[in-house]
Amino acid sequence: MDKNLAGRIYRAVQLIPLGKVATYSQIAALAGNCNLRRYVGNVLHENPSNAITPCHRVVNAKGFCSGSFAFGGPLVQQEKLEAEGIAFTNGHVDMERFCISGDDFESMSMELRDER
DNA sequence: CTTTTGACTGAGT
DNA sequence: AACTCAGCCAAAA
Repeated sequence: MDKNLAGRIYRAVQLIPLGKVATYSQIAALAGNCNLRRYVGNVLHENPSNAITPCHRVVNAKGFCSGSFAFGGPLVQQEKLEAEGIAFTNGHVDMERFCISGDDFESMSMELRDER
C-alpha cells in the first residue's frame, strides 16, 4: 500500500467515463479521502500531461472550469468537453446530466481498488 | 518545525 | 444571487 496520493488521483481522473465530468470532491473521494479536494487540484496542476490525464473532465462543484489557465485555457476545456458530448449551460457544465453517477463512481472505485 | 498557499467546498452574510 | 469566511489536506519554503 503506497501513500502515493497523486498517483491515485491521476488514476481516478483517468477513470472518468467518456462523456461525463467529475468534481474535485469525487476525485478526492476516489483517491481515498474527500477532504483531499484541495490537493486534487494542486496535483492536477502539476500535471500538464493532459494526454494521459484528462484534466478537462474535472470541474469544480458548480460545474465551472477551474478558473485558472488549465492545459491551455478554460475555453479549451469547454471545447474538449463539448467534443466529449458534454453540454454547457450558461457557460458551465450541466452537472445534473453529466456529473458521474453513483454507478460510475462505484465502477471507478472498484477499478482503483483492483489496481493495487 | 512553523508558515504559506492552492485547479476546492459549504455555510453564512 | 453575489461576496466573504472558515475548514480541510498535503507539499513547498
